[in-house]
Amino acid sequence: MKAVIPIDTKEQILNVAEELFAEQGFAGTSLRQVIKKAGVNLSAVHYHFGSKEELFRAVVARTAQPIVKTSLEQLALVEAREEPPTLEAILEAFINPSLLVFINNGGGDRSTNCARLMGRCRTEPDPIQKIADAEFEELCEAYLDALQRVLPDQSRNELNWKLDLVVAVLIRVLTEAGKPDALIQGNSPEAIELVVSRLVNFVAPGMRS
Amino acid sequence: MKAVIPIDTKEQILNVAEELFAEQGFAGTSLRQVIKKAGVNLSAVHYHFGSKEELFRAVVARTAQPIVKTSLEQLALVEAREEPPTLEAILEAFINPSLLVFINNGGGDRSTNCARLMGRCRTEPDPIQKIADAEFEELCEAYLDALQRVLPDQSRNELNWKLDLVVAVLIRVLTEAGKPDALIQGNSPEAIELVVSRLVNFVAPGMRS
DNA sequence: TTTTAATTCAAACGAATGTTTGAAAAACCC
DNA sequence: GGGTTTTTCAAACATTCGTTTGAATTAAAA
Repeated sequence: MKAVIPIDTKEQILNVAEELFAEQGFAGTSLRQVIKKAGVNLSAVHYHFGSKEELFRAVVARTAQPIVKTSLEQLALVEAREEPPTLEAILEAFINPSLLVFINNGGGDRSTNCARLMGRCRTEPDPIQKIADAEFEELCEAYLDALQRVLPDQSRNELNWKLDLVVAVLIRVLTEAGKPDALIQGNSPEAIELVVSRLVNFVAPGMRS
Repeated sequence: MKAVIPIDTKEQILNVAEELFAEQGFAGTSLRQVIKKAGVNLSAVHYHFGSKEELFRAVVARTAQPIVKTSLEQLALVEAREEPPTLEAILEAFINPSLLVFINNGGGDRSTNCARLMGRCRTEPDPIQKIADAEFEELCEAYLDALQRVLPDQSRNELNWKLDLVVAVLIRVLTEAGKPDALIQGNSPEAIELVVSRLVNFVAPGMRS
């Protein structure tokens, strides 16, 4: 007898939707593509999520929330260790969780899909962009506060655009993972630790300038 | 008698398509939206461009080519002035043309649309992404060559991902122009010069690290 | 076991989509 | 002016889309 691990319908839809929204975007992905790949019925989407947009919202939330949670935890750790922490420590706490997602997904497609999804959200008009912004608002505020304590001579405004650029860099690095010439070439903890280090070294001097 | 400046159909389509592709993406923009806004007939798109994808290709090309041209010219100037040029000079030559597009468009919507379009191309699956990559290939090769002469201790691979991140940063800055907290707040030559300077200062140390 | 609630099913709806088609109009050339 | 080429027009096509609907099935509760 073949042991089948039942995955519930809702989870199946989310998994496939995440993949396709990352690959093709919101407008470029049809619900029929999603349900076909997930092997479920079209009406299940509306039953469980209500609409395509709500499905997207759910996918973004489940992508963002683990990253936000871990990033806030790591910031708290860093601040508990020394107050004020170094700029490098803060940046590392910011960058690490996304890279952890990468490791936890074995460097497979899901790893880059999270980044691709976030990258896409940042190019969409509202309401899509606002969906993603809302998920990360708390995280950004916390890190801006921390940065302001470390770099008190810089305005909030300046720290804001710089942090935004760090996000752009991070998303790009993750999206390009595994491609020829990319910074990320492997997914062992050692390789990722090196990536984090190099990224911090890339952006820290700019943050200080 | 009202003086009407005739703009030809093809140009009208390209103008509107650029705007809508930037705002909504390839998949999210329908030809009917484009022709409605351009005030032309639907078949004109197929007559002049052959297909939606070819229209997109034409829009990307006309966005990219002035930037590529100016960037190559500025690199040549910088290299004529001193050999090897400074890293800062190279980065400035890279960043300036995009900012010039901003000034030339009066900081209006078209200014951010070019950046948004490029940003979107970078999140699309092929063949869209390849369309844009092809346009910038010559430019990237030229700048990588120049960077390699200035930073000979870094591998081509490393310079490649770093330049790619500079592009990500540049696109993001232009896309966010005019928003609260954004780096770009005005479009006078002086304001833009300051932006270029600050951007160079943001990325140059990271390039060297 | 029966009733109620939750979930899935498949068909249908109205709208939208890119492409094609042949005709009409406009532009060009001799 | 007439013939040819280019451009525009509007209708049509086949397909796809997100959403809705009522029925059937499954699961949970009494």
